[in-house]
Amino acid sequence: MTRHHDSRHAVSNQAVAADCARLADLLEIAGENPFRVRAWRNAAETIEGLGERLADAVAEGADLTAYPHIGKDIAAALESRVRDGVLPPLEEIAVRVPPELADLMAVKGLGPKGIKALYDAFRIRGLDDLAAAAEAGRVRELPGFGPKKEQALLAGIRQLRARGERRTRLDAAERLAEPLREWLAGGSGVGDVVIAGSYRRRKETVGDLDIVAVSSDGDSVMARLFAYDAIERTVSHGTTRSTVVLEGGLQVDLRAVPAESLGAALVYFTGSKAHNVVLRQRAIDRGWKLNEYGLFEGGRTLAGADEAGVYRALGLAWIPPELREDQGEVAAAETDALPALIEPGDLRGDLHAHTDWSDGKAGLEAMARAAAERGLEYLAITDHGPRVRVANGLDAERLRRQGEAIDALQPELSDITLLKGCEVDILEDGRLDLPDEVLAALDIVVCSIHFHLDLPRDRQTERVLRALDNPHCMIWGHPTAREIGRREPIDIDLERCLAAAAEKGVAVEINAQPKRLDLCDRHVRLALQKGCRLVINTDAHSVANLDLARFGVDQARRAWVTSEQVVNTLPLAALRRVLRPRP
DNA sequence: GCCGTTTTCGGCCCGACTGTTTTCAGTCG
Repeated sequence: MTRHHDSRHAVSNQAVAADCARLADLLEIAGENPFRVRAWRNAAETIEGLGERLADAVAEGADLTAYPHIGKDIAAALESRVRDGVLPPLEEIAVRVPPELADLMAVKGLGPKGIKALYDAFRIRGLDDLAAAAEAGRVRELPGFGPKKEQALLAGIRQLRARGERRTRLDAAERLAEPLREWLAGGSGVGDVVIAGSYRRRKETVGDLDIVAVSSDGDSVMARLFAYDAIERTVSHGTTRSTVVLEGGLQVDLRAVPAESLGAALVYFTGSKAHNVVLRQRAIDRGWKLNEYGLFEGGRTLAGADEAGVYRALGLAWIPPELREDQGEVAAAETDALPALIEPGDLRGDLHAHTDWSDGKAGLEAMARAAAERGLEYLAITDHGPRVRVANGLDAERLRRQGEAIDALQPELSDITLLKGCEVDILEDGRLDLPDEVLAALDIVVCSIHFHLDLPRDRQTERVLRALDNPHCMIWGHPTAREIGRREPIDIDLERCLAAAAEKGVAVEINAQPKRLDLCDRHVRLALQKGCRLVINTDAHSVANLDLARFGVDQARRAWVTSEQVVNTLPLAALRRVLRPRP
């Protein structure tokens, strides 16, 4: 036995995945077997995508080889990494290859071969070394390099220093992508224009935009792209493919395809990479070839024009883009066992919304009418409780008066029912910031954490378990309190808390605010495994925010959620039976 | 180093673009 397992100091999945990815980079720079390199990269992706914590799995003695792309060797290394903090193969390669060389892989235009050449010739180990050598004009002297490459590397370094590896939030990507899509579609001779890639899979952030445009004449589509006014610079340009960077730094890859290849191109460029590998393997198994132009048997085209046709030819039902992550969707498509994913129109109500009684922008009536206009049957008014003082949270007396205001307003609203609610704060010790008898008068009680986000795991877990145990707690709001790109999720035993929520019948929120998307897709899937009911809420702080529900639905779809698993798809009467105080 | 309806060995995705070449390697997606 090694040292006592202390969950508070357990290593994060991200940290382990980063080590695996670094090892893969170093192996590649060292010129090792490329398939061994890929094995470690696959392992890194597996770990990054796990719903549960690898450290917990190891502590429980789980068999890591049950995970995809984790075999005997990698499993042993991972156990060592979790228990002793050391990934043995990484230690071994570090003797031969300076570990910091892996950082150079992030420079656009520089790969393992280039890194090795630069190190062998000039002992270049990091960004600073590389920048100095390039500025001194020494890089161009190396075989395989030249003046243009040298300038490209300097540009790559500048870009890396300016932006890092930052990804763009889905809502921000939409605001950039939709105008561009319309511009391209307005070009002469341009047919369908589809934004593929992780954007189409509705990932919470995108690294770049992959756009597929139908045209018999690639050059005219590309000309249309280069005439767009928000382009910062051109990275590459060809007849079938061009790459530009938009103002603000988002990269766009545009592919022109003939109509007969649109389906295959969409499959190919929507990805994910892992999904494509499975499809391609399936084609190979049948003696066929799948690429972005179609599905081929020798010279004969089996499919290509439409996406469903490509899947059909491979013996599969069409797979919604949100599921294309190699998480079992191909097997499900083979047996027609894909879930009927929830759709935005399935939502009948919203159970988390703020008004100008606390920190919302709009009044009760404006919110109610806006929700009705959007076709909702019910809207829960859940302003903050008193603990969130900066948001002008409501104490018991103001909450009572708000209830009277709702009662007075309701008769004037024919199309929608307002529910009296509150977003109460889960205090540091797990109590709520309003007493039980106040909560007992409400239709909907959302319990959320807003403060003390950095409690150690054990205390954070106990805190939430206690809140979930309150008989008035109906919804666990933005459970991990993360904000994308800004704030990490709280450290908590999520599995245990989700199991408790399932047992108590507390609905777990998918907060649709694009900055939150909390729970995230992986955790939603974990919640389903634990048997939780879900609720998709906008947490609206304005009328316009009521339109954000679809972002929550996107993440639910990515987690294989059907409408039956989401309580706010229920008619109001049924909802009331499901969400109510417990005895 | 992983994987298995060609299963314990022999595979492992592949096409476009760039810059360097003078027929192609490296990188990217």
